This record gives sequence, C-alpha cells and structure tokens, in this order.
Amino acid sequence: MGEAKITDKRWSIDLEKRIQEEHYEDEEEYDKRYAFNPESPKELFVIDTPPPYPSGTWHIGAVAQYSMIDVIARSQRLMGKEVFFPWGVDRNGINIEFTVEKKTGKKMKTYDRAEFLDLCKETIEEYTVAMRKTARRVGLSCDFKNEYLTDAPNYRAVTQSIFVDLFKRGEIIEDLRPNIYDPIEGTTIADAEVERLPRKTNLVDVIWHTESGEKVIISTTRPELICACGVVVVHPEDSRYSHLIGEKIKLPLDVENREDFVEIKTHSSVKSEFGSGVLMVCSFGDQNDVSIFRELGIKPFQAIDLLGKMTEISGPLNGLSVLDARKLAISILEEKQRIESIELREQEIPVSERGKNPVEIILLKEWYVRQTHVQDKISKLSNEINFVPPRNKQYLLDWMENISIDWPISRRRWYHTEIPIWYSEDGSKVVVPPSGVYVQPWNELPPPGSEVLERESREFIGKYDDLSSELGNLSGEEKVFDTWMDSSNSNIFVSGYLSNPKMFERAFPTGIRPQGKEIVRTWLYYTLLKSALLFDKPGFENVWIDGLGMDPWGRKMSKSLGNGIDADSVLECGAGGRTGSWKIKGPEKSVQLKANKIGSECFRLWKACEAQVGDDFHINPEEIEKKYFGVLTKIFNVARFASQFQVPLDLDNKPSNLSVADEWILAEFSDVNQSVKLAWEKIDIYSAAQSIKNFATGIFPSHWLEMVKTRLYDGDKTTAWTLHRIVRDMLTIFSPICPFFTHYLSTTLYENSSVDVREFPEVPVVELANSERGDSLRSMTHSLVSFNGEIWKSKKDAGLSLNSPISGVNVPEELSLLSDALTKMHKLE
RNA sequence: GGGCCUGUGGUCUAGGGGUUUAUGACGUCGCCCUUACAAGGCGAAGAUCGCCAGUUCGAUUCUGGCCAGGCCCA
Repeated sequence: MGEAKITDKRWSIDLEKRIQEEHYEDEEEYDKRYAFNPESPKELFVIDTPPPYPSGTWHIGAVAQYSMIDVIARSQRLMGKEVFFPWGVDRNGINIEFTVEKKTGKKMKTYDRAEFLDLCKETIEEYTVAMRKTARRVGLSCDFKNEYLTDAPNYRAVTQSIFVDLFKRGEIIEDLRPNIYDPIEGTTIADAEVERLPRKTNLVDVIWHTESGEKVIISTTRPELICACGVVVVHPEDSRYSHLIGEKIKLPLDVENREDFVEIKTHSSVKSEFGSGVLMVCSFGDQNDVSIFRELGIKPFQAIDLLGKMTEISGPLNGLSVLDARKLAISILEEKQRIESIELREQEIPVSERGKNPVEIILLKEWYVRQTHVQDKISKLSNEINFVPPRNKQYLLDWMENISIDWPISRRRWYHTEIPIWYSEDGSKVVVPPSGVYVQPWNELPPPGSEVLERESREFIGKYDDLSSELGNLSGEEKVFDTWMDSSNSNIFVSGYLSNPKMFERAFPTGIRPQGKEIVRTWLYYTLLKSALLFDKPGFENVWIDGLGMDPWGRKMSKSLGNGIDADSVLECGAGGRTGSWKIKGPEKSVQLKANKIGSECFRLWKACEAQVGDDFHINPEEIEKKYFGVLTKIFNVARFASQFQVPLDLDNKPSNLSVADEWILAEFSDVNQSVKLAWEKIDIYSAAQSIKNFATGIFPSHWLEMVKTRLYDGDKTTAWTLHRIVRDMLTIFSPICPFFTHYLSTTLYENSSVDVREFPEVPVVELANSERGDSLRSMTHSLVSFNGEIWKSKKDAGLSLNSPISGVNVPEELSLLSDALTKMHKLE
C-alpha cells in the first residue's frame, strides 16, 4: 500500500479535454492507434461512416449517433479486427448552392459556372473545418488523415466510372419524364423548393361533348393544357357519370399531331363535389395528374417547352407563353360557345421558392437508373445482411414494395458530380471517359482513353482518340447527378473500389453500414441497388439502423419548434468552470435546463446506456449529467482506490493461492466479460454498456471490495492481483464507450492504455467461466448481496456506524466459504 | 391523406396467455458525513403494462379498431 497513483480527486471535463487534446495532437501516435492498414493479416472490418453534410451546426442527435459508431469501431478493434473507420464529408448538393446564393444575394445561373463552383467550395470548407473539430471533441477514432470529400476528384471519379459502367450495361437510360420546372430560371427544382402563393385565377367551366353527343362540363384553371389532356376521369362511385365510363370524349380545342379525343375513365382521387365532378387530366396540371398518367399507363404529352412556351401540339396556341396561351384559349372557347361560365377565384398556385415564378410540371429528358427489375434480387441479397435491430429491416422492405418507377438521377444544378458524357454533333453517338478519371463535360473535351459508343445500343465503336474527327462538334452534358448517386457509392469507395482492388476483394461486402432510420429509403436503398447492379452482392455484412434524437418530451428537434440543442454546448458543458444552460420550448411553456458537467465521455456513456438501438431517444442534458456522471465518478474512485495498492509484476498469470472471495469475484467477472464479448460481437452496445456498468458500480465495489479491504490493507498479494486484474480488464472492455476516461486510468495505473488493446481480455481462470465450480461460486452472489444488505440495515437500525462491531449475527450456511472475509468486513462478534 | 415502426412507474428497460402482489436501473422523497466514493448506505413512494372491444375459464402478453409519438411518401 502506498500513495494513490491517481492524484486527481475526480473525473472532470477539463481533465477530459486535456487527455483528448494530447490524444489527437500527436499525429504519429494517433495513426499508430487508429490508422487503417489494408495489408493487415487480421480480419478487415470497414465501417461505412455516414459522411455528414456540413451546414454550420451539427445536430446533437446526429453527434450521439456518430459517437455510437465510434463505439462500434473501437469495440471491433478490441475484438482483434483491422478496422477502417473512415472520415468522409458529403459536400455535393443544392444546399451549399443555396447558401452561396443567400450569402451573395445572386442567383446561381447569373454566375459563370466555374466561378460559382469556386465560391461553393470556399464556403463549404469553413463548415467542414468546424465539423471535423466536433468529430474529435466527441472522441471519434476515425482515420482522419485519409479524409475523403465527396466533391473531390477521386470521389467524383468513382461516381462517374460507375455511371459509365452501368450505362454500358444498359442499366442507366435516358427518358422523357415529368419534372418540376421553373421556366423563368430555366431549371428543374426539387419538391422541397416549391411554395404555394394565393393568386386570382379564372376557373372556367368548359363544355365538352362525348362521342355519343352528350354534353359534359369540366372545370379548369388551365384551359391551355387541354391540348395535353390524356384522359378524363370521374369518381368510380359517382352515379351521375357511370354510363359514360369507357366512352370517348372530344377535346374542345384544336390540337396538332395527336388524337383529338380521349377516353373517360374512373379514378378515386376525383372530388365529386368539386365543379361538375369531372376532371380533365393533362400533362401536367399538378402532381395528381402525374400520378394518374403513371397509374393508368397513359403516355404524356409535352405541352410546354423549356422556355415556357406552348409546343406545336397546342395548335393555335403554339409558341405562346403560358399566360398568353390561357387568354387565347379562353377567347377561342368563348367564340365557339364552349364556355358555360367563368368565375374569378382565389387559388393557391405552386411557385418556385426563390423566384416566386409559377412552376410547371413538364416532360424533360433526364437520366434514370433502372431499378424495377432488380427488386427481387435486392430483397434476396438483403437476406444475407444482419440488420441491427432486425425489425428496422422492415423500413427497407416496405419501401422496395412501393417502387414502381426508375430512379431519376440527373439534375440541372452545378455543385454536384457532372454526368460524364459527350454527344456527337448528330446526336447518334456518345463519348464516355475511361474509368477512374474525373471529367467536367461542360468545361472540357473527353480525356485520352475515352470511348465512343452508339447512343441507343451502347455498342462500342472505337477509341475517342482515333475517332474524334468523325464526331463533329461534341457537346458536353451539362446536367449533374442527384447527390444520392454519389452517396450511394460510399461503401464501395471506402472498401477500396478502384483505389485498391486487392483490399476491395477482401473488404467487400462492407463490414457495417451505420445510419439513421430516416434515410433507409434513400441512402441504404440506393447503396444496395448499386451493389446489386454492379456486383450482384449485398452491400454490407451488417446494417445498423438507429433511431433519432428527440427533445425531452419525445418531439422532433426543429428550428420552428425552438427545441433544438447544439452538440457543442453539451460537449463543452463543464469545461473551464462554465456550466451549460438551455432554454427549450416545451409543449406548454419554455423550460430552462441546466447542467454543470457533461463532456464527451458522459455523453457517450449516456447514449450507450440509455436507449436500445433503433428506438428514438430523448435528449435532456440535465438527465445526462444526473444519471451518468456519477457512474464515471464511481469507476474513477474504484480505480483511484486500487491505485494505492502495488500492481503485481505479472498480471497475466493468476497466483495459485486465490482466496474464495477472489475466486468468487473472478467467476462473476468472467461471466460479465463473456456477455460483454458476446454483446460486442453482436454490435449490441446497450447490453455491453449495461453489463459493465452494473458490475463496475455494483457487486464489484460494494460487495467484493468491501469484503477484501482489510486484506488489501494488510498487503495481501493475491487479492491485489485480483483487484488489479479486474480493474485493468474492466477498463479495457469499457474503453469503447469511454476511451479517454479509461485511457487516463489505465495508463496511470498500468502504463498501458486500454484503447490500445487489440485482443479481448479473457479472465485467466478458465475453470471459472463455464464450470460447476464457477456456477457454485456465482450461486453465492444472491445470498451474499442480501446478507450484506441485512447487516447494513441492522447496524443502521441499531444506530451503529458501519465499521462498528456487531454481535449475534451468524454467516449463513451457504456463505460459509466466505465466512472469514465477511466476519472481518462487518466486524462480526 | 397513405404506408410502416413504436407505446411497460418521471426516464430507460426485463418479461411474456395463469406463482406476476410486473424485473432491474436511474431519477424523486425520507433518514444517515461510516476513513476510495453523499459519486455512498438504508428505507419509501411511484405502473389500472396507451385506450376500447373480441378470443379465452383467464390478457399486460393473442386478434381487431382507436389514440399518441416517430419515419417516409403524397
């Protein structure tokens, strides 16, 4: 016995930060610990870290999830695997374009394209730096040196190569399909960018005639779209029109190059009480029209071109803008006495969020990945994947069941990966770049080694280097990919596809995909689609799908609700004596939450212990501190207590003369050890955390330590061996959850960091793990715990202090083996 | 509006047609500064197992509906 080696009185956020900084500062040391070696003979375990999108703030729920991914990484290292825990940042996409537009007050399309790309890159770089900092603050053990960025040439080259590959195989096609389009800005826009504005519009009741001459009134605000009418529908239960179903009805305006009549059908989306209850379905008045065209399998017409002008099918309206065409259509109909009535009414019309221009849904030639033909295959392949938790696989299966159309992958935006293709002057041939080269077709000619293909058949014609003179003026594709097209390559990118084929061979299917349940239908699905199309394999061995972080009342955190919590505020809570304070809008009133100390270790411990994977979890900083900081302090104190006893030179081999008490706790510990090992194998963080926490704050200190204290003070070597062996291994198996905490304690006590252990520690008392001897030792636990409790209670009832002697108590029969230790512990007389 | 997931004391969780007066932990409350540790000890309160039907001798457990929260889609 001597002075405690651990001099700090307690775990603190400042101590945590100091250790963390040391940990990350020495890059050489850091790489030795965490850098990935693809040549390693160990089993490779690649984690497909979700590359976060830098947007300025990082959501506390997301950071909690990343901390658990780190637990997975560290636990797999501890299990002896060669873990690749990459750090990637997703930087493509419309988000950063919007940010730049907002910052400069200038629209993207008013810029020179190259200039705009530079602006995006600069802006996103600032956010990227902040994100990296938070990643370290929460303790991620990523291979930061090999950071990848989805907007970097090496990443985009992979996306482009895969496109070329799938294009050649016919899995990627071009097609005319409906898109939301802003004719003034000249760009497609996403659903999320559509806003509704009230405007006065004419609702026109137009008289149509069926083939048999019956008069039918159809109300519309878009008479100019009559030329694009594909079907007229009524509600299936509307008896007024049931006799008309299946009949042909003539369009009331002249059209060109198409039949001038359509069929009358039924559709359940029709509101019978609106107008006359008859609806003309045109390509495309609204989203409902799109789905009716799709559902009924009707070929859409193109009524409006990219400049917002009417096309030739509109006959007399040809070439007019939409508004002029509407006016002319009304006057023609009036002339023909085809208007029953006109009513000016207020209507919500869809406009583009930023331009406030009325948007149109028009047919555009876009690129698609074929997907409807591989659903069965993906579903079969996904059976080979271990889902954690299993029930969250359902999100995927349900989604796949609803897939009815191909995946549109082209966008008319800029800060994205370019679609790598050039078209010959006559449009019949295309040029695609060689594998592994990043190209910008809007800005450059095909690089050496490019191939010339027949556009329709994809047949190889020759090398571009030989044929360049025969293609005329090439035009480079200006469109870019949907960002999911990039994201869905993350697993193969980090597994070495293209960059390290030898590694890819070993590492694919990728070890694990950790992600949130909200993007199962996008990120996970698209990745599995790619793996199925490219390799006919499942993308992953494991898919870990966690729930989302909610506010303390179980509501989603959002700006509009005012219930968000910033990640850094929790991680820094307690640093430098600063406390944390959060004002959060509850369901009824605002609540002020306060905490004194949290930090990364407590935060990680909380997430590991608090919720089973897959469930949404409530985040309340006050609770995190109250419930889990004490656990850290308890374990800290156990280690501090242990640190006053000399560490035996040989911790590996057990002494021959272990006492029964020592054997008992070793038997208990080997049990805990086994369940933790099993839990880490099954990627069950919750169970591992619970087992360790219960042992480390429960029977180990309260019952064993109290029982052997005097023996330790007397300098008993075998008990000191047991103490240190258990503390050391306990810190080791706990290190995936609280790496800096255990690092500090283990290096101070044992001069070896628990985060460096690469082999799961087995308690060197094999005969205690699964044996009768072990079982019989463990069978004492229950009586021991209740016996101790009884004595503590009787002493309390008698007004005695715990270390005063007590008489008239006998150690029960089943604990006779421990009777010496218990007699000393309680001072039984 | 549609599909799916979830619903056990304040929080998290075990269990699963009948010894269940429902497990454990944390939190809360009361009493106790006992020398690693009030970060501890002892004790107490707190749940009609979301609600309503049905199946059954019996339901928290099975079935259906509803409600609430969540996710995605429209």
